[in-house]
Amino acid sequence: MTQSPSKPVGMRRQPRQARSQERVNRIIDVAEKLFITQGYDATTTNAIASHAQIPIGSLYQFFPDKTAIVQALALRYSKLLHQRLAILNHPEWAELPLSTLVDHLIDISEKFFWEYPGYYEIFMQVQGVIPEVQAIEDAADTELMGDLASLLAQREAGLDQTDYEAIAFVLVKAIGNLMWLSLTQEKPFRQRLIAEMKRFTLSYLQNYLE
Amino acid sequence: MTQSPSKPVGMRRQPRQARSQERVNRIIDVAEKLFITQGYDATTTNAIASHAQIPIGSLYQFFPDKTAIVQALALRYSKLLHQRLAILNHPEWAELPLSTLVDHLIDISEKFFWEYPGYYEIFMQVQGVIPEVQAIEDAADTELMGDLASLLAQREAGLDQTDYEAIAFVLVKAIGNLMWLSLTQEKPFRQRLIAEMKRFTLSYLQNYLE
Amino acid sequence: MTQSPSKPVGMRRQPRQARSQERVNRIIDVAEKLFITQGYDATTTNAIASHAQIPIGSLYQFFPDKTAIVQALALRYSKLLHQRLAILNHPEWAELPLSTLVDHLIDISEKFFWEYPGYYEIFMQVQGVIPEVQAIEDAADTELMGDLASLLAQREAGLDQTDYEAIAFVLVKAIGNLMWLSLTQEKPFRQRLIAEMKRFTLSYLQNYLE
Amino acid sequence: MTQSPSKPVGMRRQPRQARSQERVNRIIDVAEKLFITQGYDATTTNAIASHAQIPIGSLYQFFPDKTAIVQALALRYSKLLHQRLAILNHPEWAELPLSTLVDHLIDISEKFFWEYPGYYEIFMQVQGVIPEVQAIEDAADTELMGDLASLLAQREAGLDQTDYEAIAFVLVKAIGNLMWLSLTQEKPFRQRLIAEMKRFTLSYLQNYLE
DNA sequence: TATGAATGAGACTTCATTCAT
DNA sequence: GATGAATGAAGTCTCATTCAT
Repeated sequence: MTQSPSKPVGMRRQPRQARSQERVNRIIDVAEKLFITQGYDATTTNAIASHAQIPIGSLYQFFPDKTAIVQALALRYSKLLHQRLAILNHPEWAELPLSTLVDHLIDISEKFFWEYPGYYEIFMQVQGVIPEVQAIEDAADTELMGDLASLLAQREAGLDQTDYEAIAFVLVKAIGNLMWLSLTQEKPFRQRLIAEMKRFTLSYLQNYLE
Repeated sequence: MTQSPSKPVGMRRQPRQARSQERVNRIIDVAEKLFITQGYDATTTNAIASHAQIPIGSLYQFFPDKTAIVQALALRYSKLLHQRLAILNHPEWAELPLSTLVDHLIDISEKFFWEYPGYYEIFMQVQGVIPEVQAIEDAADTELMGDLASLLAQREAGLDQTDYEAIAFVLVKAIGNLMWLSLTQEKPFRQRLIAEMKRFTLSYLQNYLE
Repeated sequence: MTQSPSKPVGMRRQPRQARSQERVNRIIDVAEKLFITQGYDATTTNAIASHAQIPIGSLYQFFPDKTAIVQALALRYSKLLHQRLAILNHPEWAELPLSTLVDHLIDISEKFFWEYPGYYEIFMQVQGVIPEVQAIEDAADTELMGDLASLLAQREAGLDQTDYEAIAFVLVKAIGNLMWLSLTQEKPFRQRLIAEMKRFTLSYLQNYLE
Repeated sequence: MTQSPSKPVGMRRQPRQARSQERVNRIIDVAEKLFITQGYDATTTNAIASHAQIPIGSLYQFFPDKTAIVQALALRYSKLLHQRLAILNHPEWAELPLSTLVDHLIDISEKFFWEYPGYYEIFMQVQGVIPEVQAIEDAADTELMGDLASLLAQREAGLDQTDYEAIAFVLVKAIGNLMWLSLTQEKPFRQRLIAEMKRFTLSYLQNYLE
C-alpha cells in the first residue's frame, strides 16, 4: 500500500485511473512486442502480465479474455492510422503535382509501418481466427481506402466511384504488403522498394488519370 | 505412374505403399482445409487424424510432429508452383506483346491461387514460427522471381540485374497479396481486381521497359 | 521455525504458504510411496496428483516436471541424512570403545533405512537416468563417507587419508546395501543381519585399526 | 528369400533353428546394451529390434512381451553364474588356505561382474516391477549363497546352518554391490576396492572360523 | 512362418481463466 | 478493487503389441 508521494488535493480518484490507463497501455505494449516476436498463440496471458509487471488477475480486470488484448491493439493501430490520415483531407494536397502527392503518400505509409510493424504482422497471424480483429482492421483499411479514393476523385472527376474504389484497394493493399515485407529487408533493398512503390503507384495512377 | 525399373507384374508391396501414400495425401488435404478454416494453431493433430479417418498413431508414423505437416503442405505447394512455372521458360513467351504476356501471367496466377487458396493463407499464419516452412516458401518465391526476372530481361536488355530483381520482387509480392485478397471478394469485385492487377502490372512494366 | 524479520503478528500470507507447503509435502509423500511400490516409471504424474488429492495443474505449479519430484524427494532424504549425521561429530563418540561405536553406527543406520526405505530403492531405480538425483545422492553419500572417515581418523591416526576413504566407502556402500536388503526379510533374519553387519564392520575395522 | 550358401544335406531344419537361436541371442545382446545405457523403460522394443537388425514382428515371435526379454537376460546371467560356480565345488578348494580361497573367490567375482556389468544394473532397475526377474535373480543368488555356505561348512563344521547362511548372505550381497560400484570407478580406486573386499572378507571369516 | 505398418490408450504437460482472500 | 494460487480440459506425442499380407 505505498502512497504516491505528493498526492494533489482534488484529484483523489485521478491517480488510480491514471494508473489503470498506464497499466492498460503497458499490457498492450508488451502484448504487441510478444505477439510480434513469439506469435499470438505462443504468447501466454501470464507472460504478458509478468512482462508488463502486472498481476494476471489485474490483466483480466481490464481485458475479459486474450482476444480482447489483440482487439485493443488493433483498435489502437486503427486510431493511430486514423490520426495520420487526417492530413490527407487537407485541401492543399489536392493541388500538389501527382508525383509529389505520391511521394508524400508513400513516405507517410513508410513512417507508419516503420513505427508500428505489428500492424500488419499481427493482423496476418489472427486472420480468420478472431473475427473482431478482422472487423477492426477491415474498418481501418476501408477508411484509408475511402480517403484515398476521395483524394483521387478530387483530382480527376472523370471516373466512376467503383473505379476509385478499385484503384484505392489495389494501392492500399499492395503498398501495405510491400511496406511490411520491406521491414525485414537490408537497408539498400528496403530503400529500393520504397522507390519502386512510388514508381508503380505513379505509373498506375497516370495510366488512369491522364 | 512411374514404374519401378525391374519389378515383376503383380507388385507385391505396391498396394501397401499406395495405401500409405494415399493416407499421407489425405492428411495433407485435411490439414490444408483445417489450417485455412480454423488456423494452424487451433487445428489439433487429433482433428486432422480424425477428419482424415486415420488413427492418430498412424499420422505420427508419417509425420514426426505437427510442424512436419505444414512443411509437407508447403512443399506440395512449392512443387505445384514449380510445375506451373515451367511454362514461363517457353521461348515463345518472350515474343508475345507485353500486354498479352501480362494477361497470361495474371491469369496463370489467378488460376493457381484459386486452386490453392492455402498457399498464401497458411504461409502468413506460420510466419516466423516455423522456420522450415518459411525457407520452403522463400525458395519457391525466389524461383518465381528469378524466372520472372529472366523473362523480363529477355524482352528488354537495357536494365541492371538489380532492376529486374526489384521489379520481380514487387510484382510477385504485390500480385500474390492481391490475388489472395481477391479470393474472399464477391465475384464482380474479384473480376475487377484481376483486371486492375493486369493494368497495374502493365503500366508498371511499360514505365520501365519502354 | 525461522521468522521473517519484520512481519506483523497474524501473518497475512502465512496460511496460503502453509497450505502450499503442505501440498508439496503431500506430493512428495505420495510420490515416495508410489515410486517404491510401482516404480518410478510406472508412476504417473496424474496418479501422484490424485493420490495427493490435488489437481494435476497444481502439481505442475510446484514441480516443473516429473523428475523434479524425485529430485525433491532425494533432497529431502539428503537433508534427513545430514541431520542424523550431526551426531557423528560429537566429541564423545571418538572415545567410545570400538565395538560400542560400531553398534551405535549400525543402529543409527538401521533406524534411518527403516524410516526411509525409499532412500536406497528409488535411488537405484533412477540410476543414470536422472543425473540430478544421482548428484544429490552422491553428495549425501560423500558427506557420510567424509564424516565416517574423520571419525576413524580420530581414533587411530596411523593410516593414510586414502585408507580412511576406502574403508568409509566400503562400509557405507556395503552396509547401505545390506540394510536395504534386510528391510524385506522376515524379522528374525533381519535381526540376524543387523548383528552380522556389526560383526562384519567390527572385524573389518579391527583388522585395520589394531 | 536368400538361400543359405552351402546347405548341408540332412540338416534341413537346422539352419532355420540356428538362425532363430542367433536372432534370440542378438536380441538379448542388444537389449543388454540398451538397458544398461538407456535404462529398461527408455528402451523401446522397436529400438531393440532395429539394433538387432530383426523385424519387430519377429522379436514378438520369440518373446511374448517386453518383460520376457529381461527375463531371458536374467536367465542367461543366471546360467552363466551357475557355470562359474561349478568351480566352487571342486574338492581341492576346501583345502586351500583361507586367504587364498578368499582371493580366488573375489577374483572370480570380479571377472564375472566385469564381463557382465548388466547383471546387477538391470536387476536394480526392474526391482519390484517385474517379479519374474526378481525370482530368477533371487534363485541365482540363493544358489550362490548355498554353494558358498557349503564351502564354508566344509572348512569349519562348528557352526549352525543358519550361521553359514547369514555369512554367505552378507558376503554375497556386500561383494556384489561393491563389485558393481567398482565398475564405474577409476582404475586405481577400483583395484583398491578389490583389495578391500578381500580384506573384509578374510577378516569377517576369520572372526567366525577361527 | 515372417514381416512391419498400423493402432489407440494413455503419458506428460500447458495455459486461459477464476475466485477466495 | 487487487491479487496470484489454483484449476482441469485439452493438446501433443509415444510405444507395446497386433495381424493382414
